[in-house]
Amino acid sequence: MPELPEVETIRRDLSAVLVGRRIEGVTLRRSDILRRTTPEEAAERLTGREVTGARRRGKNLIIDLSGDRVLLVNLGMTGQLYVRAADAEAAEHTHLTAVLSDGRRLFYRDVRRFGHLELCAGDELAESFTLRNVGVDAMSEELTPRRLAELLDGRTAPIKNALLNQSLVAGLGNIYASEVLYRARIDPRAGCDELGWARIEVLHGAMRAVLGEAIAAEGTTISDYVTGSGVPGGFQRRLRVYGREGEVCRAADCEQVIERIVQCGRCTFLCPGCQTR
DNA sequence: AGTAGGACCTGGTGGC
DNA sequence: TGCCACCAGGTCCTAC
Repeated sequence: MPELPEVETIRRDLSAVLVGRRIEGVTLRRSDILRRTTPEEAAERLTGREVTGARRRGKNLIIDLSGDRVLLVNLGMTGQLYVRAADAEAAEHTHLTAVLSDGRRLFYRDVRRFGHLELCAGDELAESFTLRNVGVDAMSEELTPRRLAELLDGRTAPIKNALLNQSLVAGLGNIYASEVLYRARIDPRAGCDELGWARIEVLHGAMRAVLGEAIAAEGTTISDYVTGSGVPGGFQRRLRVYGREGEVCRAADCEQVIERIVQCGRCTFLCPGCQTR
């Protein structure tokens, strides 16, 4: 489940090995992973280009290429993007392999195929399939507590659902939404319109803190996620509520048991003692 | 416009 | 042991 910290880790790893390298050749094994891009366009717009940068917006990777072209990557649930040595074989479910100018290989692999790739021109980013509905990045300086309050204003949906809505704040998925609300001591069922200004400020701070710590730990590996160098993250050891149903809350003065509820068809974990409406 | 729910996809798991 | 229903979840689409 690559959420913001996982994608940021992949971005940093890939930035170090990809920038300045040229893509010598591309093998596409499945074309249904492409959006608004034909297989011919994919090969033509990648081959011979130099990687000039790697950016991120929410859970999306933006790989800048020479000639004002951009490769957009959304990893969905099980997507992986990593660089291996020249002699590395493509693992099962590898949908695209790119040979780099230093001989190494970039692999795009996705077991469940919820992810996708898109190629577009640099000035088409805002209208691209991948980014057209993506809101302000959760770690961006633009996301002030005031901006967050404006985004939540007038909404009746539970705060957990709003945090998962990428068109509002981009970057949180099911794991970090639960973790952030626990840190902010807010019940995930609380309506956006029930939160006062003070709690929104706390929520904003919790979002920065949890995501920042998760980035420092190189993300959370539950099953499929690997960093850009192909190794697991470390934040799974630091999760406070996600996946801890039935276990005792880790807060010092709390003896409550973590609960699991279903919201919007997704499981949510919370501490009934620490989190309130 | 905001909200809710189904669909997509595959591997792992638990039950019988 | 084998089979199968079920679950996980990011995001798009459709319907209200």
